[in-house]
Amino acid sequence: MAEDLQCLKVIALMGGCRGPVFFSSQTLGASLSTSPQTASRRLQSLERQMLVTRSVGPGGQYIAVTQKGEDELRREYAEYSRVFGREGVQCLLNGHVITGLGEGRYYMSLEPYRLQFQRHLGFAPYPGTLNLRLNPSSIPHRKKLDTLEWIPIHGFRAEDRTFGEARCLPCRIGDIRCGIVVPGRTHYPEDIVELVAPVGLRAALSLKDNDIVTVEVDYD
Amino acid sequence: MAEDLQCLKVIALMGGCRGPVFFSSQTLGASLSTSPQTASRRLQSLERQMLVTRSVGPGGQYIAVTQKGEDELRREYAEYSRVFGREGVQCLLNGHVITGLGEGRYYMSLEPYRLQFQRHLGFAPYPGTLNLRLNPSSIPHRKKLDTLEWIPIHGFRAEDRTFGEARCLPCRIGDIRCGIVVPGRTHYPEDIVELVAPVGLRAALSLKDNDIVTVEVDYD
DNA sequence: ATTACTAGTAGACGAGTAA
DNA sequence: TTTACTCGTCTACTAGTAA
Repeated sequence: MAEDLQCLKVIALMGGCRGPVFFSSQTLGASLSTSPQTASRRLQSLERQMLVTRSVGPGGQYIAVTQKGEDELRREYAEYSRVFGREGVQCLLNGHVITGLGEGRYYMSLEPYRLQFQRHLGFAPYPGTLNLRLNPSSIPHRKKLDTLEWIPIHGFRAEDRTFGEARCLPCRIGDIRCGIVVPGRTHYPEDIVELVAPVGLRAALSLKDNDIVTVEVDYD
Repeated sequence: MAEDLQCLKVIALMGGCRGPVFFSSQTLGASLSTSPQTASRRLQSLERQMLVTRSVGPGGQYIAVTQKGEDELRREYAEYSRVFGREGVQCLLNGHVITGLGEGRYYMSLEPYRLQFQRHLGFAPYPGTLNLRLNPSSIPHRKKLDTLEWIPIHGFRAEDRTFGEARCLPCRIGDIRCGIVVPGRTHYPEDIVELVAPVGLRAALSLKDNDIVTVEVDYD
């Protein structure tokens, strides 16, 4: 419900995403321009939806936004970002080369995937991916990218197996055009980035494990 | 009203900020998970609030978000940005040195202003500002900065005159800590940036008019 | 197909009250 | 002071209908 989301946003503005914040229904009502009763009902509603956790004490209550609540807010933020934010995003992700599980090589060899990458990225993907572990300071930048418009890569069925969907974001390493690929809807480690490119990046850039790489995303 | 804002956002997502978009109440209702009747009433409500302009035709209507509507959405976007956006904003503004009106030098010599800059930026401002005209490609980045939390610089009265308020955003040129200063509430040219610093930037960096300067804003 | 009205209903609101 | 209940009102919804 829209009103609940507004309320959740106000709590987040008070710092509710970083830890419990203390306030009364009256205070919240003032921020929302409603009565304390309505503010109180909103908090109960948010708790029922598991968007916040509450601990009612004397003179007010401690409220913290849950992970589910934060996800909800980030979804909303991403929508606004699609309206305004796409101009002027500029990101440098720093990380070091790690050895992946070799799945990338397999998936990139499958025609249905190859064709989709070819069509949307403008190049045929090299059969293999480069895996990076991001520098911790790059993780916020990585999160920010989720608000951009990713290219959807659709799954398919073949030989009695289903191959999952994924999403892809165009980027660069120096002058080489690449794409960040994130598989499926499963939770993916936030510090890992998997890259497709028209060439074998390890060979082209003479990379070995632990070498530092900078990935550039410009979106303007 | 929260519901109206949600509706406005959906219209913006369809491209309503860039020009009129054509759709029916049913389509809109589907996006909002409401009946066509409610969607229709929402549109009437938005029109009454002058947040959109409408032109009803056969089989649907053309809707465009007005400037007032876009301002409303940007306000909301800025609030979400204050929750999430402050992590991982990284901006490089490129521009060339121009000669200002010399007002900066005067204002920076006034004690009430000087003290506020000193307190919030951590340095005493050099009496004088450096004016840059931004490269057009930097203007989107400049706009993005408006969603961050600026330091408010308060106005004051002295000698029968009022001195206006301003806002300031910490930044860097290389290793020199600076601040972007934007005066008052008046509309300021979007391609001009005025900088305060602890030193005279022209002298310190041997700058003359038309020299290229890169201003860095990191906010994490 | 639309938009926009009317009618009936369901749900949300604020006031009052108890703990 | 708080929170959270009940109660009466009123707004906002969906369904149906006309243009």
